[in-house]
Amino acid sequence: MLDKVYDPSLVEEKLYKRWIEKGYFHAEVDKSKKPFTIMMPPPNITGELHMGHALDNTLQDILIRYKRMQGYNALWMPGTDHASIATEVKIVNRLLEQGITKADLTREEFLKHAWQWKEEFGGTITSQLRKIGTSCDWERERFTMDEGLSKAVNEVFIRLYEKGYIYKGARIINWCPVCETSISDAEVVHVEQQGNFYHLKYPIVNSEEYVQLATTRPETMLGDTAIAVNPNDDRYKHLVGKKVMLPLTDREIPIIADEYVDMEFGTGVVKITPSHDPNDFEVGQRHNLAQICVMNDDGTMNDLAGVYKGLTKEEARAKIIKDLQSIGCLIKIEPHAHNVGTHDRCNHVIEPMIKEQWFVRMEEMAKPAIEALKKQELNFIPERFGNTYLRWLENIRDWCISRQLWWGHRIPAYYCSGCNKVVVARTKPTSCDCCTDAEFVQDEDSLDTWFSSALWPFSTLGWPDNTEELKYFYPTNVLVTGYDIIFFWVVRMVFSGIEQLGEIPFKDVLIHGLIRDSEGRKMSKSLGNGIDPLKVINEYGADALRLTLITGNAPGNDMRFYFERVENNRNFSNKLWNATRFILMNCEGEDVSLDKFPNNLTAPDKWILSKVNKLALEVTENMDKYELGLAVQKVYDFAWEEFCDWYIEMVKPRLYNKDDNTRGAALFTLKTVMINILKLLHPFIPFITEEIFMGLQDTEESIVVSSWPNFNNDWNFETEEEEIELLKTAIRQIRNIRRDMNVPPSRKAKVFVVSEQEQVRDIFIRGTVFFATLGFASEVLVQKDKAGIADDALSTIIPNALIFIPLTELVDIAKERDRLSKERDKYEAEIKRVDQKLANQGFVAKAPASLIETEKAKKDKFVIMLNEINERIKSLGA
RNA sequence: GGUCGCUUAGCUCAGCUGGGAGAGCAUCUGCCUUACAAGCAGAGGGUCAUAGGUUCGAGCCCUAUAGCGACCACCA
Repeated sequence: MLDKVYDPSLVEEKLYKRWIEKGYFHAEVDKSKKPFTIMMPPPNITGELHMGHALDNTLQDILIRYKRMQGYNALWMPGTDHASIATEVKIVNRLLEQGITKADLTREEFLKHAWQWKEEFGGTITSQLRKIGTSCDWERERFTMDEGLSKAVNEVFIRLYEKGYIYKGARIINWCPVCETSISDAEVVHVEQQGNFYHLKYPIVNSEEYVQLATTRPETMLGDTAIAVNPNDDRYKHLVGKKVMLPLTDREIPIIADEYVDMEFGTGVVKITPSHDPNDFEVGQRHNLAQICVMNDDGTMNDLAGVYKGLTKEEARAKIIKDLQSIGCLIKIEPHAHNVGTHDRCNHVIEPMIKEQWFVRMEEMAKPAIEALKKQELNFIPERFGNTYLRWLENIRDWCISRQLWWGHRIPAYYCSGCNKVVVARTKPTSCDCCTDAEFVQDEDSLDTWFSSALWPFSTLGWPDNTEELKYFYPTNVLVTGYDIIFFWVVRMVFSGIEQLGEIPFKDVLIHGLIRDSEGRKMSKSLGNGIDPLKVINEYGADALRLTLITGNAPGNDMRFYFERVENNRNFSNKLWNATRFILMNCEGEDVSLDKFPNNLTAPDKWILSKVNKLALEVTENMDKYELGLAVQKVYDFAWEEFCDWYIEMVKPRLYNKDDNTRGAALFTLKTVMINILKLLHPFIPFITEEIFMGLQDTEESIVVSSWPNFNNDWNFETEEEEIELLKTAIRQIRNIRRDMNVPPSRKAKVFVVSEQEQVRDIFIRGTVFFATLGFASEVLVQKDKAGIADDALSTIIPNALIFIPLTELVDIAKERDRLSKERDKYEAEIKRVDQKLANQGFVAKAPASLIETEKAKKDKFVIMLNEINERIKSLGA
């Protein structure tokens, strides 16, 4: 006998272990089956499972389990990402705790520590992923720095280089002075900061005049190599070509004219610092300006900063302002809120710097990626994220891929020690064309971590080798990820897939939002408001967590996390558990064969079978449109309301009567419907469904590999559906009357059903038994007229029938009249509404015929019902 | 500055191609009915942000406005 309460902690681990042992999640190339493939976004090896992972992987698990049940050869490829910068920072910190600085180590020594770190912590996140039930193929788990994947990285680098798409050049890039590496534009996060506007004046050479300008970063003035005005600005036309003396220095710099300057903004004069500002860099390019870098890599001032050398940028700023003031070049300081670029990993302010870096030329590769979306070979769900994708690609800039880090894929470029020639090659060249005795030295930089993840959909399948896996599983079917990494990852996978394999890596991209706390705030470490999914699983079970994450929220929108909802979803598992207990209790000692379709099914059996059949159809449609939340909501409602609250209650009398010859049919139906419910729910809540499934039947070895319910033409029972719905209405009405009149449940009463239609009477005769348990009836009398029914019996009207409950001693005539009046008002309002509709010429002329028919039928029904009600009211007297 | 989203019951949110407004929680009432009190039976509560428009018909489509939010850009 099962316990009264379902305890997920007793079954989840056991079931997951069994699934793995059975190899259900492993996929091999099998040309007799259609593949369905999902690539898991590889979590960082530094990661701990958070709600974002939980959501992302639950969605994927739902899709892959669904397709597996539909008979696809389902591959869900898992793995982890080396996350170069995030990991390197962690390793450096750990070394510091041991008193070792990175500078103390050689690259090789450092990497030894790094791999050791990976061995220790790299498996944390993947073991946590198992806890939520992820049915991915762990036998195929990959890591972005595996040998094969590294080979793919080198291959792509070399191909792009040979095609001229990768180049090295001195450009202005985003420099993180704390991490001491370049980062890409995508890694810069702009945050608003309260700063100052420093209004300065620069004296014009050989003149008494000054120009006024403003800056937010006065320390960069030491690197100014021009000042600029707009060529159309009449105020300054006469100055163009002249020079100003750069204060605090002995340098004269030119006044130039450039369209970049906005005449309306400030004084219309801009200082140009090509080395420390991206816009100024471009102006500098156009005007051949010198580039003077005044900062070291760690953000302190360098030799070219003169007396400010060695100061931090904040110290330098303070001193420069003071010095400018003392020579009369500071006009005023104005508070000014502006956006500052920060590094998304360490949150420190980034410095634009000119550095030799490797770049990927994006213009050509962006084109087919744009086309793929426009031709709908690539689809975003929800669609609106396609715009985000497009806009990014249409404004794409070259991608800075080199990082001054050690942990990652080292750039396969080698320099000749003799002539400094660059060779990009698969292996280190042994000799140089022109230099004898020269050695080749590999580039010190490593690659942006996203360079390797961009190849994930095919590098994991063995590319660049033309493996069977690659041919079979690529392109994959759907990618699931959050909207926050469309730029980082989705875009880059698409153009990489097209460039290297000529085919997009996936057809659909399912985008989800963020999980926020109950107050709508982002979950973050600094706020300490993060909710640990593992704790939720421990307390409520993985199924409850999964259900919470995918319901009550529109695709692509953020959602708030409420424990009330988790609790409710846990209760749902318990509901299924207890329904199963009920079924098993009644099956004891019975041989209930699910293969044999009984020939003595009753109306409720056919009704519920018909309903579950239609449910399967609808749910499948929702699943195919990625409407996962809607899909599971439907099954949830069906299981709880129709199956548990109605069907199970209806079959009880038959089950409790061992002599009932339809008892077997009831048990068959109970089991059959329950199994279908379980199958429809399995992708969403895999654990409880498997646990129950295994207890309910012994023909299939696991629900994981059972078949998804299809629509079954033999289970279409329209007549019985109508019949049961009528009975339900009657029972509900009886309950309502009793409640309105405060009749205690213990007080049973006779129920009269009056209908002139024989067909309707038959329905109620067949349904008599339900009124005893569900409608508190002591006796049910179905008759053609009102003979023998007390005038003051409580009454209600349902389509084609009247229901009377003679409870004379409890009846308060005034109250009853009042209650009936309310019913009357309701029908009158309904009739009025339909009349208005039908009186509308436009409606009658243009609405679909079927709709008009239903409206007319409704009206006829209401009119009859209204008459009956009026008659009742009249019979109660004035 | 640009793009996009949101505004529906007290709270948090669903509402799939336009055809009589839903859920969970909360509130109230009555039930320990032999599957389940993590339960059962019921009730109250909404001019679907505002103003126009299209349509026979709008929560849903179009336009404008307001408030909130996200992302992109970054005029020094």
